[in-house]
Amino acid sequence: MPELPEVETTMRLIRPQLEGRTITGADVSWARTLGGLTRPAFERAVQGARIARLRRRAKHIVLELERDGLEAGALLVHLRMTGRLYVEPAAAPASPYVRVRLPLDDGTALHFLDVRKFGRVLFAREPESVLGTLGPEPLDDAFTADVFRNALRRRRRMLKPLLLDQTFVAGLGNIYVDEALFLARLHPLRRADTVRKAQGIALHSAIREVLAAAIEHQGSSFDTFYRTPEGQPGSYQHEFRVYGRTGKPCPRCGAPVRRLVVGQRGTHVCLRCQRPPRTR
DNA sequence: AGCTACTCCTGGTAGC
DNA sequence: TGCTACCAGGAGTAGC
Repeated sequence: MPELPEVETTMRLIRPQLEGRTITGADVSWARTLGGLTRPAFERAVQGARIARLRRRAKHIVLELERDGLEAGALLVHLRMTGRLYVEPAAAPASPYVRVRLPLDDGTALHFLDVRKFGRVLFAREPESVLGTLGPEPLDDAFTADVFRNALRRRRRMLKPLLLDQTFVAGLGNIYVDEALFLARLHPLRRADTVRKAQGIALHSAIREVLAAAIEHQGSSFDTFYRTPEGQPGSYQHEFRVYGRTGKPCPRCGAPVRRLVVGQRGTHVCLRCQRPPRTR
């Protein structure tokens, strides 16, 4: 499932194809992708707009739009589970799973493809109205170990659902939370406010390490799902230590990796390396 | 505040 | 072979 590294990879690869292009229309085959805006309203919002800049915020790809050199809102693309975003020649036959297609002024078209229809392509006049509630970017310089430890100390939630909460820290999903908790030797059910200083520091660096390494590998691909926009799979799935490795040996101690369900999410742990908390 | 349950979706797979 | 039942899960929401 696309998380920060997959979204970052996608954004980097399509950015050169999109910056400076003008959107010439909008074909929408699944209206709910637009998140409430009607097809005509969406088309009016994007047609004729110039894509001035691409950036990533959390798991959103942000396309900043301009008209006559003035800000004109933004497209916020969220890939959720199975979304993909890529540019192809406009004449190329589109897959039936393409939910939104935006023809561009150079004969190409931006495609948003999404088998399960969870993904969104939102137009926002003011992008901060959507992005403003998100927590810190884990790879930013401002996200220091001290900042993170102070935030942990003020929360009583279990680490797994807390780290998945995009308002606490932005960009982590099920895979990288499991990997980061394993690296830091912390159990997913551990309460945030019981994490000791050294463990908080370890978790902070584990999060950054896992995300940075995954970006270097262009993300993770499996289940025929996520591909880079060029159709190439990422390779970080070969580096997984616990995620999806139920029953296989822990790379650190050899004990079998166990699968739990925490907050309705499949969760992978080594119970020897990640000591369960006393209380539930 | 923070928990659980439910919703949205569909391809893949297990079981028969 | 062909059917059914169930699973994966990010994020939003409701209810307690």
